[in-house]
Parts: sequence; C-alpha cells; structure tokens
Amino acid sequence: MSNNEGKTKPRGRPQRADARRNRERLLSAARTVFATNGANASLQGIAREAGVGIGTLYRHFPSRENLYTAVYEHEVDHLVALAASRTQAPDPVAALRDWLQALVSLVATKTGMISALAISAETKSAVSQATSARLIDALGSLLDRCVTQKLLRDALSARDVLHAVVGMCLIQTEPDWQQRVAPMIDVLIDGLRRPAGD
Amino acid sequence: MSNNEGKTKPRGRPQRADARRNRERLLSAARTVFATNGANASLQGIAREAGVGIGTLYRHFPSRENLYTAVYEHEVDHLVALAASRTQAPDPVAALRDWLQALVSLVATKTGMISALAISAETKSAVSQATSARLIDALGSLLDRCVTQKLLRDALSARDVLHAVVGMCLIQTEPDWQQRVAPMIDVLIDGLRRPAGD
DNA sequence: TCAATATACGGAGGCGTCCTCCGCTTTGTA
DNA sequence: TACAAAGCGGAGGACGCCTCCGTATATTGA
Repeated sequence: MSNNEGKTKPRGRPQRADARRNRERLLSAARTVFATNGANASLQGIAREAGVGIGTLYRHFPSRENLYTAVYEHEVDHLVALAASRTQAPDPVAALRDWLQALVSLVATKTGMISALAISAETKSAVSQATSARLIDALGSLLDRCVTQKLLRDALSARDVLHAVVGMCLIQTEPDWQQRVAPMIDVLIDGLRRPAGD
Repeated sequence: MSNNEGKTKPRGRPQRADARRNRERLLSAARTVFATNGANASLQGIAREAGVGIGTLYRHFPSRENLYTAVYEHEVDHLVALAASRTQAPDPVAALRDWLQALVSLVATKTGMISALAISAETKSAVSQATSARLIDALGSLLDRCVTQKLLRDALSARDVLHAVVGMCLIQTEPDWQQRVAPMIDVLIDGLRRPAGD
C-alpha cells in the first residue's frame, strides 16, 4: 500500500525488539491523545501515556510531523485505495464528490488529523510533503477524469481543491460541523461544472 | 464606525495619560510583530518591542484575542464599510465577489490576520464572536441581496461562506497564495448561481 | 504648590512545553 | 558468556504563558 516510510527503516540491521515495541506503544498513545486533546497535544504527555521516556519519542519521531504522518498513515492509505477503486466509476463527478465527503468523514472522526494536515502543509518538511502528495495524487486521478470527459472545468488543480476542502474543515468547531461542510463541497463541485451549453 | 469596544473603556474616570500612551505603543508593536512573525508571535516580544513590561500588556489586553481584535479593528471596519457602500450596486453578485476578494487582499497584506480570525473562531470568547459577527453581517447583507433577487441559491449561510473563504486562506503558504485563492472564490460563487433555467 | 489616592507599571516567579545530550541498559551475536 | 551496537530515559537549558504585588506616577482637591 504505502512505501514503508518511517514504518520500518530499511537499515543494515533490523530494528531491535524493544525499539519495535516502543514504537507501537508510542503510535497507539499518540492516536489516543491526538484524538482526545487535538493535534497540539503535549508530546511529553504522549510519551508518558506510552510509558516511555521523552528521548525515546524523539528518537522514533524526530519531529511532530513525523508522528502525525505515522499516526495517520492508515487513514491516508484508505483514501488512496478508495480513489483507486473509483477510477472507473460510471459517474466520475459522483466519484469525486464521494471521495471528498469520505475525506471529510474520516477527518471528522479523527480529531487532530485536520490540524495535522494543516500543520503539515505549513511546515514544508519532506515527510509532510510526501503525505500531501499522496492525497493530491489520489484526488487528482478522480478530478482529471472529470476534466477529460469535459464534465468539469479545469479551473482548479487537485492541490487547490484539497486545500479548499481541508481549509473548510479547519475552522469548523461545532460538533455538527461535518453537516456544515457537506453542502460547501457540493457548491464547490457545482461551481466546477461546465455551463450547460459548453 | 465601530462601537468603542476595547478602545476607550467608558469608565468613571478617563484613562491616565501614560496608560493611553502605552496602549498605543503596544498596538503599534503588535501590528509590526504579528505582520513579521505571524499571529503566534510571543507576547513577551511584543511587550519588549513596545518598551513596556509584560504586566502592562496583560492589563490592557487580558487575552491574545483581545489584542487581535484591537489590532485588526481598523481592517474589519474597512470591510464593514465596503459592504455598506455596495448594498445598492447594480450587480449584486459582483459586489459579493469583490467583497470576498477584498477580504482576501486585506488578509494577504496583514500576515497574522487570518490566523487571528481562525483562532478567534476556535476560542469562542465574547470579544472574538463580536468581530466575527460584524464580518458575517457585512457579508450577509451582500449575500442576502443576491438571494432575494434570485441570482444565487441560498445553499450556504453567510457564516458558511466566510468560513469557507477564511479556511481557504488559512492553509495557503506560498508567497503567491492570493492568486491561488481568487479562482477558488469564483468557483464557489459559480456554484451558488442558479441553473440558467431556474 | 503640595499631599493624598486611585491608577498603572514592571518584572520576578511558578508552571508547562520543547528538544538535546549523554551516561546507562538491553538486545543480538559470535 | 561477553562484547558491541542499538536503544533508553530523563535531567537540563531555553522559551513562552500568565499572575501577583511592591513600587512609581498621574490626577485631583485643598
């Protein structure tokens, strides 16, 4: 699915057993803590929750972005797979719409993931760029098909659309925010439709 | 223009001269520092820049949001006035579009203002709500007119549109980001247009 | 002009977070 | 079993937040 970035580094020698174990503990703790306290949660707290020293956390995940990437790797995998499975869908625009809604749903259940995406977009570290690129590619495959079939205009790049949707999610705070974003996505897609006579 | 929220508190006795002076120094310093270092800049740094103790800063602006509100009050005033001046424009959709672009332009020149708006949206303090409400009202007056004249569907509330646009700006990082957002706004408005035959 | 007093100032201090560094421990191997 | 290599942990220095209170200053009334 994903190249093993950060998961098991292709070193000369395999990782030691305790290191592997601690890594898993950290990921598990981070998932919980990010979901509870948001993406700005204290890293010390995560290490504590994992029963591990702070130094160990920083060795496995040198930066906050590295931790984000690893924690949400499965989710990104899922979205990439979803896009791949719909590249032959009979209605490409619906496929695009569904994918964006899936992104929103996913992000809605994983408190902290949006902020993680946003923070990743800000700090242009290589690891964040990679995650971002995977999502853009997935979205791009769906969007391109709509454009090629002249169902949508070519007004926005996949990157733009992704940024727009992530941005919309970012400022939402109410518990029902997912219901607020859904119509925004519909409007955005409607805005990309070709005028009837074109 | 604006009610004097935070500017000159209607106390029994007028503010002391040194207090007034320090307040201006703080605002001036905050404007500079926010523009340079973004909205997360250190408050200690602002106090230092202003040549004032940290305690003085906190007395004048008990929370970060208070400082944001005061710093960007003029900008919000400007947007409110702009909306008021266009409520009779011949083309209401163009007026709406222009206003949103003006918002983006303003925000583009004032590094830190978007984050300030976003942070204000998150922390639902009364003072932030007030600023937010002023912008929503301004935008609402333009949007309502489009809807009343059946030029646009009322699929989104003014609040939704504002959030969408602010969100779009929020994740932009490149220097040319304003050029990237402009077409997004156009697409959004196109998505709100009624189908030709409606 | 000179107290007297309300008002405002400043910054030390307590707390929490970030991240690095390095002496000690554990694991895998010969 | 012994010895590297790999990994662990947490103390420590830096920084930012915000409060609290002793000190200073502007204003006012006599």
